[in-house]
Amino acid sequence: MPELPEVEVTRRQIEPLLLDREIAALETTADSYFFLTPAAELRRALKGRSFKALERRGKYLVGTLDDGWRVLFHLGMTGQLFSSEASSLRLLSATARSALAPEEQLKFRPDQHTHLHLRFRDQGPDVFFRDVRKFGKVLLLAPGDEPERLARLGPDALSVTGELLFASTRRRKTSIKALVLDQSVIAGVGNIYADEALFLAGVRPGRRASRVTRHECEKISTALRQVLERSIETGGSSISDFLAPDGTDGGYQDERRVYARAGDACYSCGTAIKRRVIAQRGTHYCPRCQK
DNA sequence: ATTCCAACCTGATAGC
DNA sequence: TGCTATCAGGTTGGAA
Repeated sequence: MPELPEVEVTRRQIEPLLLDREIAALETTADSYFFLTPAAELRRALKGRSFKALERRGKYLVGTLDDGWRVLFHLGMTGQLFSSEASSLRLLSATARSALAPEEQLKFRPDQHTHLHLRFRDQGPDVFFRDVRKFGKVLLLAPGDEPERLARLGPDALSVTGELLFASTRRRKTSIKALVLDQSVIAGVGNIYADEALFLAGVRPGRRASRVTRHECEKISTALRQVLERSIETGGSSISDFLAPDGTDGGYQDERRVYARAGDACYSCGTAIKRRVIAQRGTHYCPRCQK
């Protein structure tokens, strides 16, 4: 599930594949929940253009075209942005893969879940956006257009300070976990890294935000930076669907301390990790280490 | 203003 | 074996 590190890893790998390459054609699936801009409009807008920048805003990617229009991407839950050079064997499930002829297993062929397929004038590697569940999004932006969904994002999780977090916890009745997941408070944190950071900070995810101290907010913001930066270094977490654009797995799932470890022993104290639903999300914590 | 919850979508898996 | 129910979670939008 792509959160800030997975989106950043994607950005770093896809950016060089997009910049200054003239788009010969964009192929798409039919209009659906995925397309915030009608597919035909998107095809027209991209043809003949090239990208001049690809930036990350929280979990969003924003590509700027050479004519000043921009394209907003969100990977949702199962979105994958990758190159035709990817070792794409692993893009498909084992069952889907076994249905393919051996030569088809080696090279990725766009399937019904491949909503965007970019071809370039230079005939180099293609770029695909595949998303099984269509929680991902693509949106075309006219020059100067700042959509609500970007405008309401809080500061990026990599630059958040304890001070800022503390300020936004005041008088909030909700849980600290819900607050950390709120993209208008901090942009980029999702379920995995929220649990991991709260573990490192020693704070129970269900604690009422208004009862978290200034010092604990410092620890949470430090922990957030630590887990996010470390995850980017290791290529992100490949717990369910994430695959880097080059087709490789991330490495951070091997460094998880609590996420999806319910019943297993805490690495610090040996107590069994608990799982319960907090902020409408499966939440994992150590009942002994986190107060 | 804040919080909660259903809806969006599909594949994997647990249970019968 | 095969079918059905349940779960996963990012974001939005509407209800409480």
